[in-house]
Amino acid sequence: MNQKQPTSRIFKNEIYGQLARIGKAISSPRRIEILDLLAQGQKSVEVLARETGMSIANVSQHLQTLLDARLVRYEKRGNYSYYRLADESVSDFLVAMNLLAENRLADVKHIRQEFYSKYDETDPIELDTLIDRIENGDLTLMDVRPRDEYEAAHLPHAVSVPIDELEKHLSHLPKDQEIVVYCRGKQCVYAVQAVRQLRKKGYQAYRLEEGIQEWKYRNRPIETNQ
Amino acid sequence: MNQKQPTSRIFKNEIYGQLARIGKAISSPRRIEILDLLAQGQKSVEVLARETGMSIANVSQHLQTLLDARLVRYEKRGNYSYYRLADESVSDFLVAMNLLAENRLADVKHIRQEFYSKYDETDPIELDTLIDRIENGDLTLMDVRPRDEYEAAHLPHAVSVPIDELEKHLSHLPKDQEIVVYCRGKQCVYAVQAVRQLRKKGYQAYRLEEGIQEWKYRNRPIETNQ
DNA sequence: TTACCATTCAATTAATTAATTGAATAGTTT
DNA sequence: AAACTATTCAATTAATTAATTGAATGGTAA
Repeated sequence: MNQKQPTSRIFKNEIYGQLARIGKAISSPRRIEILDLLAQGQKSVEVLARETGMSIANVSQHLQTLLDARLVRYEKRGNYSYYRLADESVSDFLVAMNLLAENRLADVKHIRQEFYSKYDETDPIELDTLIDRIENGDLTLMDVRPRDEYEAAHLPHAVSVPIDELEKHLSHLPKDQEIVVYCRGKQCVYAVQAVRQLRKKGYQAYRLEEGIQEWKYRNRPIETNQ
Repeated sequence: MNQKQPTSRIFKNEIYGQLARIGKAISSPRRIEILDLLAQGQKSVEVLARETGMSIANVSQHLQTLLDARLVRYEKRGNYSYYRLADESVSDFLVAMNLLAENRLADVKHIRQEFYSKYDETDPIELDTLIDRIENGDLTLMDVRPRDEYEAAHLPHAVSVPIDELEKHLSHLPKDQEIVVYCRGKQCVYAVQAVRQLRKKGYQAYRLEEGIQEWKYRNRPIETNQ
């Protein structure tokens, strides 16, 4: 029956239709992973494909969806399209979603715990408790993300040792102080792998669970080389 | 080709699969509307169906999806199932999504502006600027939501005049002070309708855009009659 | 016990979405 | 000009999702 809907019903349908654009954009695991990667800095389609294991065409399709939802933007330089998060509010929203998922979905905690326990990991530590010691030179804060991500933004006082260069540094690090390692955040495995390698060489190393995204979310200062 | 995936890829796929449960839950305009209603207090399936214009079976289907994503919970009392938001973090997340949508989607602002302009509305006002005047008895803060929502939680110093009872009150209100009206928030039309009716009778009435959800999100105190 | 009520379940249909594959496009290099 | 490169587009296929309809379930009232 084609009954006329009241203005308020039409208004609500339109508004909720718009809000659902955000929901649809993040209903795909693939697009959430892409967004998480972009939270660390701009990336090309090719780089996103390699990092996620998806085909280039598939990544491009997903990026079009994210563009349509206004969560990302891009600039072309030559053959390359460099994508980035549309603005900081997108990153904040991703952190909020992570917090909700951790809070509500037992599976999230379980999957993380099971994965990290394979590395015989102690619990991660929190940056707040360390900031004084880092400033005093008491310990080393190590960023093991790709260097371009470090250059884009990093935690204060962090040194950059990309995971694929760690091997070369294993004999050159100061042995007399603890090393705290971080990477892209809770969905990234670089830090846990780096801690394992460092401990194998006798260093006192620990994993920091937070990355720059969580840090920005809490309005803490970030350093950049740009 | 059935190539073995590294442990880290499996881990990421599992974690992002979990995060996508949240995204999928809110990818439907219908489910977002249901969540927004539940942010105002517990409701039965029948009430949700009436408020949203959906069939009871359809509401129930959507609620099962939200249950599966752990965003809602319910208790049965006799024939009735009373649904509510799983906890406060769900409400916070909904507010964050709203903020993001407003920030990113020009259509959201546009749809709201177009709708409210039909009511010849002035811009809404903010509670922060009013709190002193309300406490001094200078103006009246009026909650026009259904009374059970008011009882569940309301802004400090608010009086309850459900929209469908406003007609009866139109001759009894103090004429010498301004009236500030609020309802469920930015997706609700009760406040704008109430302001229109009040102005027609000569009252100085204004619409408050925020509701209890935004207020709680900013960690401001809420009153309850429960 | 029977009738009524609110809700959930199941089957169906239509619409939407995700990944793949190959073509098309636009910029760069030779 | 031709070849190469990164990316986007379009068509296809399979899977998933949303709404409807009617049956089933469990609690209450008569």
